[in-house]
Amino acid sequence: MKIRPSTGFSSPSPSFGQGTVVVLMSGGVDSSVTAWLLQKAGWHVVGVTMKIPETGKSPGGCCGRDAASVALGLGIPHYTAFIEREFEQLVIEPFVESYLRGSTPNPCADCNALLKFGLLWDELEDAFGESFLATGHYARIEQEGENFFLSRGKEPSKDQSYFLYGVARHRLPRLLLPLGGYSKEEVRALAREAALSVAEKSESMEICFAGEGDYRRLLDGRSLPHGKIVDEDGELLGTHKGIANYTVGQRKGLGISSRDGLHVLRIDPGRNAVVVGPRERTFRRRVRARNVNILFPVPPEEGAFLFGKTRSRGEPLPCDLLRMDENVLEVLFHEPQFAPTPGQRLVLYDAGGRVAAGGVIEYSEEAE
RNA sequence: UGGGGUGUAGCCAAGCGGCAAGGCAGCGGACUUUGGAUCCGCCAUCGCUGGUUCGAAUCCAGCCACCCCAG
Repeated sequence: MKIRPSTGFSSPSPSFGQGTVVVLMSGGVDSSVTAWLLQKAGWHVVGVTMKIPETGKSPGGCCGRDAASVALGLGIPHYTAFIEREFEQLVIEPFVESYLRGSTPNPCADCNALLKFGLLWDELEDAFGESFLATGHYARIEQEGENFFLSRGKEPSKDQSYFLYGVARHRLPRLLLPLGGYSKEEVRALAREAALSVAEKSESMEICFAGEGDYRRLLDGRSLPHGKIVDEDGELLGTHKGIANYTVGQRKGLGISSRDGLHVLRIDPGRNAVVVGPRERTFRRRVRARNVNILFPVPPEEGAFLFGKTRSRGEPLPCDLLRMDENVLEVLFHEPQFAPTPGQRLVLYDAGGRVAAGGVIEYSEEAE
């Protein structure tokens, strides 16, 4: 990984020094407003944009250019972090592997945990010394005594804490998320107030590295053997186009007509089969996750009443903690959850919306 | 080639003389810093050919196709 001043910017400073915050700028509205807000608050702001691999039709360099021009407008230094290789290894490869294994990856969560707030932050500190890091995520950092917490953004529908659960706890004191207290509308208004060139830019969505087409293109070249689509009794219902094209809970694209519609209940990589059934059969109460990251200074005890999410959308819902340690996170939801999906994340919150811990879902069952 | 039955969109399926329900699948849009979900919208002139009728998917005739029973 190399971090260099972006074209048109002066040579690197030897160190950032006190009062410096590095803002990860994507070139979008949110991170641009983030930089502006922090600058207004008196921080010495340095912009950094990650250069990720260009796949397919992804708009080459457009975002880096936007970010640089915003930085120029704000009069702040701007650097480009060339992380193509790291991104490939830490995000794209696991992404592909996950699909091939029959699970559903969450590249954004990986990118945050492993790259932005992992490798990149390490690298920044190596190069420029300890500094604060900020992003335009809709989530908040709360301080209570000497403890820091990651918590939900003010606007529930925009909250992105789900994607951030993987940040190492020791990073929280130096992480700044200034947008967490604003609504999307307010941020948009701030962008106009600041006369940012990207103020009217539309929301980005979909996988950043997949480009125009859908993610399946990234699996091109891999052999995706077709196989059977069966119901829970093993009855053959149809043919699938390779396990990697499906995800638990999926309804569209099965091509099978039935009385009420079918959803993927589970994917069986061993038999190269996709098991489908009616919607009500997708619900699960007990969910177990691995690769746990605990954010609370003291993990809640077994039996603790928490709120969990098994997917990015939707509100955290009541559950009881069955187990939480570095290896396993397991909960029992009060109400059955729609299709908890292996590979997606289980993120737990306390009643105050603070992230207690999270992990990668590996298994779920109806109840018990 | 005797008897009986069926024939409505890719699939299932309402309708029984008055301008073709619904579901599934599919397509399109909305939502969304992952996937999926969800929501909204679109999607047939009724096997064919004649006839009866102001008017037929609905009645009649012939033909075709498929299914069942019997040979």
